[in-house]
Amino acid sequence: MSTTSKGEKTRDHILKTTRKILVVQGFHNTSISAIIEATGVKKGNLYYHFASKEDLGLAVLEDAKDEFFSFLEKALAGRDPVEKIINSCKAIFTEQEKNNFVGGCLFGNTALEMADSNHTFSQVIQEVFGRWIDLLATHLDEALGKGLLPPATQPRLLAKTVVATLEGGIMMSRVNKDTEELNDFLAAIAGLLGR
Amino acid sequence: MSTTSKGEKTRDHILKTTRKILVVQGFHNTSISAIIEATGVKKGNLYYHFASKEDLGLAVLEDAKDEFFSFLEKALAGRDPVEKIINSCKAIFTEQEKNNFVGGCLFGNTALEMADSNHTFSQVIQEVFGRWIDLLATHLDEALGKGLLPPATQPRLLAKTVVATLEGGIMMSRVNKDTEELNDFLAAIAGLLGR
DNA sequence: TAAATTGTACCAAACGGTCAGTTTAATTTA
DNA sequence: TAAATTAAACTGACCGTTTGGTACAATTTA
Repeated sequence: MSTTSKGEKTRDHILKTTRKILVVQGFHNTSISAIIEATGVKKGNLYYHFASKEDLGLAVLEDAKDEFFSFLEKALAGRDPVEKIINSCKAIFTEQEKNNFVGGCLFGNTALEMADSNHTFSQVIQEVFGRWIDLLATHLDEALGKGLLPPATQPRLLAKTVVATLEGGIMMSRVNKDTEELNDFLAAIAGLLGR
Repeated sequence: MSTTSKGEKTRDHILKTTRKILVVQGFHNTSISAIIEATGVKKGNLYYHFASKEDLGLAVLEDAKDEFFSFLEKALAGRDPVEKIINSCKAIFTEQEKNNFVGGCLFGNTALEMADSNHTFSQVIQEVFGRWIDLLATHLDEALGKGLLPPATQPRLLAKTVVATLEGGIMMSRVNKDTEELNDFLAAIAGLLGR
């Protein structure tokens, strides 16, 4: 007994299917006709739900953003704040492995594709990374209070470095399609956090 | 008194100008007509020098690759191998700053745009990162021999982590357009190398 | 003058997007 | 509750523009 209307279901189907294509091919390398083929939704209907290709792309990002942060909050589990962060990074890497290193991170991909050519897209990306870093920073703050980190630690800067190392790791593992090196990137992140 | 013929000059002019556009806009978001406009070279001439858009894109990558490794070798200067690596990373970050964080790293950008959709492009990217990592690994090997690193260090894995952190740092700084955080990423890399 | 180089006109295919109209589902009315 | 009405969801033919690419005559260079 779902309260989602037929239109809402279609819209969500378009979002999820388009996301799968976008993460692999990128925005500019994905045509409307490719989306139509993959979704089975006809062109007129697609433009009934989304005003433009850009509008669809942004909606995909927003949808993925919501999903990512609920994933992240679940993944931030462990005995102490530092362990929580390490586990969340591990969960993200596991996800990469599950996808056989195809696609990588939608936000990282979009960041490099759009950063200097589309302000609307890069605003969403900036928001994602900002919120992600904030979330990690609060946990680092807590860790700092518990004496788990050197007193001079600057939580937000450290959080930024963790995210950067993680995104770089996803990039490298995607290029090399190599499972083993993910452990090294994880170890590097653990090292940043003094573990 | 240069030995480069007029054609060679034109070809190089196309390569350099196209690179400037590609690093900012990406391959699929850059049209032939945009390249023609920016270079001033007419279409017929462009296709005299390059067989296709893909061929031009690959040639730009190859050209940038050569330039990057000669830049890298010069930047790998310092009193010991570890310092050399840190200085090379610093030089790369300085380059980013000089460009006001516009464009970022052509290889990283192309990696994320093409990794799973164009095998020819991703082969070149794989080669660039592979050679880069090899180069750092030989310096780490030397450092290991001189007792500058923990004996258990695995040079190639550490080299990979350094490159990953660097690329992630470029991504983050490009998203945030923030000069200050580059120092933190550099500090993180120094930390990986025990400094 | 032979080879190298350039400029112009042109092409089919693919692009994102529109729109008049049809079908389906939910409400209202009698 | 059956018919009438309205609103939402969907369809596919069509549009103008841009795309990457070609053909080839004209010009420049060695």
